[in-house]
Amino acid sequence: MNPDALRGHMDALLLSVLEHEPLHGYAIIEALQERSGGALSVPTGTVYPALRRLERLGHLTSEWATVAGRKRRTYRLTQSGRAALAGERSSWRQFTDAIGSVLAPRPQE
Amino acid sequence: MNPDALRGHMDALLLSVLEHEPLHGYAIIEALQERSGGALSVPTGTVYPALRRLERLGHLTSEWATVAGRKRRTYRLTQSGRAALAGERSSWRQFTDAIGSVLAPRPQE
DNA sequence: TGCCTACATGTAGAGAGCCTACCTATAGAC
DNA sequence: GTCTATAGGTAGGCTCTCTACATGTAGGCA
Repeated sequence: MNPDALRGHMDALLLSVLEHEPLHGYAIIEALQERSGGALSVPTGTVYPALRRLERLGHLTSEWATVAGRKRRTYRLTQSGRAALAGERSSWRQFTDAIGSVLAPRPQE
Repeated sequence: MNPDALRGHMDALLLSVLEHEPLHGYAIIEALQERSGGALSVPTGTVYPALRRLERLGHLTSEWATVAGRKRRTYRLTQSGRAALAGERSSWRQFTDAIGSVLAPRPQE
C-alpha cells in the first residue's frame, strides 16, 4: 500500500474503529489490520500523533487506565467525533466516485 | 474535496486520462473536471509539476506544438506508462477495498 | 484603443501529514 | 537471562499538493 494513499483518510479510519467501542492505540492498530483483512499496517508513528490531533480537534477524549500492569490510553468518540465520522463517510463516497469515474477503463472508439 | 485526499492518486488520474489520446496540460485539467462530473478541480500548480515528474519517471513523453498561435506541450503514454496505469488501477481497487471495509458502518450488537 | 476572458505553461515557497527510526517500560514464556 | 508481545511515545525527514505569482497569445466587446 502506497503510504501517500492514506493521506487524508487516517481520520476517517480512526473515527470508524472507535465508533462502537472505546479502544487504546495498540488495539486500534490491530483493529485496522483485522478489519482490512491485513491490508492496513499503520505504524505507531502515524497512529499516536493522529489520535492526539483528533483529541486536540475535540473529536476524541482519552483517559488512562492500567490493565495487567500495563498503562493504556483509551480513546472515545465525542459527539463532535460522531459528526466528523459522518462527514468523513460522505466525503469518502464522493472521493471514490470522483476518482473511480476517471480511472474506469473506457471503451476505445 | 480535501486536497490531501488526492495524495498518491494524481499519477493514476493523469495516466488514465492519457490512456486513449495524447493531451496537453490544460486539456488534461479540463478532462479531469469533465470525467469526474465537476468534482475534480486540479490546479495548474499541481498538474504541470506532476506531468514533469511522470515524464522523468519514463511514464510519459512530451512534444511541443503550436496550435492557433498558442504553444502546447502534448503528453503521451509510454509502454512503461501503460504498465504503471494497470498497476495504479489494481492499487486503487485494493486501496478502496481496504478503506471501505474499515469505514463500512457495522451493525451494533 | 483598451479591457476582459479564455487559453496555455510554468515556478517558488509553504504546509501538512505520514513514515522511518528510535526510545522506554512491563509481563510472561522458555 | 533473553526474547516476544504488549503499550506508548518523539524527532526529523520526505514528498506531494496547494497557493500565489509570473508570462504570453487570441478574440470579443465597448
